[in-house]
Parts: sequence; C-alpha cells; structure tokens
Amino acid sequence: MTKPVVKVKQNLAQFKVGVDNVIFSVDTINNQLLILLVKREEEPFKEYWSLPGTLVKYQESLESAAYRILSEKITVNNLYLEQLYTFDHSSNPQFDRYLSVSYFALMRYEDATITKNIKSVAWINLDAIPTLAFDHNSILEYGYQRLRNKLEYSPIAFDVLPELFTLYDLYQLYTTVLGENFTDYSNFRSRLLKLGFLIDTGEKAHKGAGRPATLYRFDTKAFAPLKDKPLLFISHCSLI
Amino acid sequence: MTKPVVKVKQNLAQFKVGVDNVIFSVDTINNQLLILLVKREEEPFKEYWSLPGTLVKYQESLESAAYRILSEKITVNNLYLEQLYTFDHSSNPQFDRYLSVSYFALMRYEDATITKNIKSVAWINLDAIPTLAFDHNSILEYGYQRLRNKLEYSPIAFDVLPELFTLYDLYQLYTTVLGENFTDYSNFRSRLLKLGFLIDTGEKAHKGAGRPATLYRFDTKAFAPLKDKPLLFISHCSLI
DNA sequence: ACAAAAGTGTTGACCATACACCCATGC
DNA sequence: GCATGGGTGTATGGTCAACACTTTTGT
Repeated sequence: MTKPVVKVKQNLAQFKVGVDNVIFSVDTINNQLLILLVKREEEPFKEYWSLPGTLVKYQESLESAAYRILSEKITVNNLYLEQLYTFDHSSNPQFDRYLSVSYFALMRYEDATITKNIKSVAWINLDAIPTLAFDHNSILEYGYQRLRNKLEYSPIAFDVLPELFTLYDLYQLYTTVLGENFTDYSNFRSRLLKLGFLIDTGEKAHKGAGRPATLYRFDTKAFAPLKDKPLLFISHCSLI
Repeated sequence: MTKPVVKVKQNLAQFKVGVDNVIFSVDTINNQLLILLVKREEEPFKEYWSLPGTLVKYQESLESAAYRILSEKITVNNLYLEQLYTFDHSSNPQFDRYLSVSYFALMRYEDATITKNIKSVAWINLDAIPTLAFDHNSILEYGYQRLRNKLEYSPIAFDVLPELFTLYDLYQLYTTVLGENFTDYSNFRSRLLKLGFLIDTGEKAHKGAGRPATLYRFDTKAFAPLKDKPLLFISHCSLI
C-alpha cells in the first residue's frame, strides 16, 4: 500500500466500507450445500434475502468484521474463511462512496448452529436461492466458483473437518460440493492415501452397523512440500 | 453490497482507498519476467522502489484508478488486468483508515513502452527485486503466484498476444513465466492444438531463416465450452 | 548444400476409471 | 446369517514426457 500523501487531498474520495459474506455449509447427511442468508428488514430491498453483511467499524479490521458477521449469526467450531473480491459501487457522488469487500466461508452444517433468538436468518439450499438484494446473486455465484476451485486445489477441507475424520467424511464433503460424479470412492481413497499426508491414527469410528472406519488426521508437515503443486485432490487429466 | 444504513453512523470508519499494481511484462526475446517499479520521491521509504500506486479519486472506479496508474507510466496495446487482493492497514486511529486494493497486469515487454520523460520508472527482472517500500514485496509475491495460476488455468495469454501469433510465441510466453521445464515444445504444441480453440489462419510468419511459422488465432467461441473445465493449458497429472 | 526454424511421430511408463470383490461389525 | 458400511484389487484405455525424426525456408 502507498500511504496517503498530504499534498494531494482535494480530489480524493472518502469511502465507507462494508463486508458481505458468502457462507457455505455442507450437509453431508442430506447431501446439500447450504448458504446462510438473512432477510432484510429495511429499505432498500426490504423483505428480500441477502448475504449477511455489515459496515466496518473503527478499530476493526476487514477480517474482524467478517468474523463478527459470522459470530452474530452462528456459532461454529471449525471453519475456513478467505477474502473473495472487492466490489466497487460508484454511487451518488453526493454521498460517501461505498466499497464492499466480500469474504467466503466454509463449514459443516452439523458443526454450525444459528444463534437462538435470531429470526430471519436461514440456511438455504444452493439450488433454491431466490433473487437476492443488491447484486448478491452474482457475489454468491462468484463465491461458489471459488469454493469449488479451492476444494480441488487446496486442503481447505481439513480446516472444516474435525481433528479426526474418516475418509468417507472427506469424500462426502467433496461430493456434496462438487457433485456425485467427480470420482468414485475407491479411487478417491487410494488417491488421497497415496499422497501421504493423511495419518492413520489407528482409532476407529463406530457408526451403528458395519465395519468401523479408520480415523485419519491431516499432517501439515507432510503436506508442506506439496503446497505449491497444482491439482492435488481431484484428478482432471481427461481434457474432455 | 449492503448499502449504508443511516441510523448506525457513529462507529463507522472512514476510509481512504489506494490502488497498487503488480505489473508484469514478459520479455520473450531474453526470456525474462519483468516488473514495473517506481522509485519513491517522498517519505516514508524515500528512494525505495515500490509498486506503482495511487489514491482513488472522486468519480473514478477502482479499476479506472488501476488503468490510470498504467497509462501514466506506460503505453501498451494488449494487456490483461484483474483485481488481486484488498489489504487492510489498521493505521493510527487518529487518521483516516487506509485500504489498498491491488491489481495485477500482464503484457508483453515488446508491446509496452515507458512514457517519455518519466524518470525513476523501470522494468526490473523478477529475480533481482530489491527490498520494496511498505509490504510491496509480499504483494508482489502474491501477484506472481496468481500470474502462474492464471496462465495455467485461464486463457489470459491470448489477451496479451497480438491477434495473430505463432505457437512458438505462445510457448515462449509460457516458458518465460513458468520456467523452461514445464513441458517441451512438441508436447505443448500437440496438446494445445488438440484442444481445438486455435484456428490455423493459413498465414505464415517469416522470421529470417527457417521454415515459416503458421499464424494462429484464438477462437473465443470454440473455447467457451471449456471455460469451466480445470487445467487446460498445462498438464499436471503427475503428482510428484 | 547446409543450418536454422517449424512441425510430426513413436514409445514406455504411469495414471485414471470402472467395476468386482473381500473384510468387519451390529443385530 | 445377513445386511450394512468400510476397504482392497485389477484390467483397460488414456495421457504424458522424452526424444528422434521430417519438412520448409534463407543464404
């Protein structure tokens, strides 16, 4: 960043800055991808659903604001959050200019609970998103694209899963976001294990009937050398 | 974006917004990747090199500001530009808060000329970047990562190349950015042609001795169905 | 004729896919 | 015993990297 220079102050725009979050949760049980939306109570776009957002306060960083939005609506243990894009809105020049910095977040549905006593906040299925306030539909679309890319190329799944998880948990996370037909479980399994950053803890998870599943742990150190390599989690060799 | 709501004005931060550009140019003749830097003439960081930046004026969008920086320093025909990241700087609370929105740009070195009469602006080899002002070294690093990713996964090369180009032009662009050993020319060639979005114009480029090269054109329509497919331009199937 | 630049072809090793099959547990 | 969920194995076709080879031009 270039710090403001004193002598050129006259033309400079003053900005208000808002943060809007695209918050995804993965419901692996019902195989749903959900978005957290809030119903607006004021004009403009009164009664429309919108992405949860806020204006940035003094003494609060952008990222803090993003986390504040989250914590005002839900409580969650494991999540992934990153900045998405900054949208510029050349609004009426008689008002302050307005910038919207969007963030996207991912978590498991089972792991997130909407704070009590908050009405007009809901998890809505990605396939059933209505027309949202402002340009939030396109922000959401942009966030969904980023989510898919991140899941394919980065180990964000392990920020979202608990410390110990089964390979089936992982697989379900992937299929819910990317669709059922990106690869079958058997190949997914051998691919991930071959990469060598999943540690067999020896512990087993018992889920009712059936053979108990091995619990794995993500090994950050073993993953480090692969950090800059592309295309780790899914295979996309076929060009068509 | 959520529009400012009137009743909660007291706590809100006011921002100045700056734009900083990471401007890459590819010198395919000398196989160099260059960055446009400017030498600061004021404190802080006087005499340090820095990324070209500016504060955003009234009536000017973020992207306009990014283009303004460019056009004040260089003239260029074909370029690719996109937003990179928004950096937050919780500076002294008695001053306005400051946000830096960074952009990255790519062009060919042959195609870009530094505007006359501008001193202390230079193309500097990526391998010889000094310590820059502020946190510009990390912004640059972030931009370089994005550049490599974009080149691998998106057709940005065709925004940078002229309308008609040879496959060797394209290959040199890739090797200069990604390094010599990502694939050899023969394989690069057959891969790209198999994808079917490069049109043989029939025209030939004569560069002194040697067989004349076929000039190709990028076919946007033929590319469209591949837009959302990952991993088009380089192969990364091998996991190690 | 020869060098230089462009373009083609071939091969072995490896990987992805699809699918069939085996294992461990609760009831 | 058997349904249920977890895990293993294998054959086939495709892809890629490496490298040798051919074609077309200028001098």
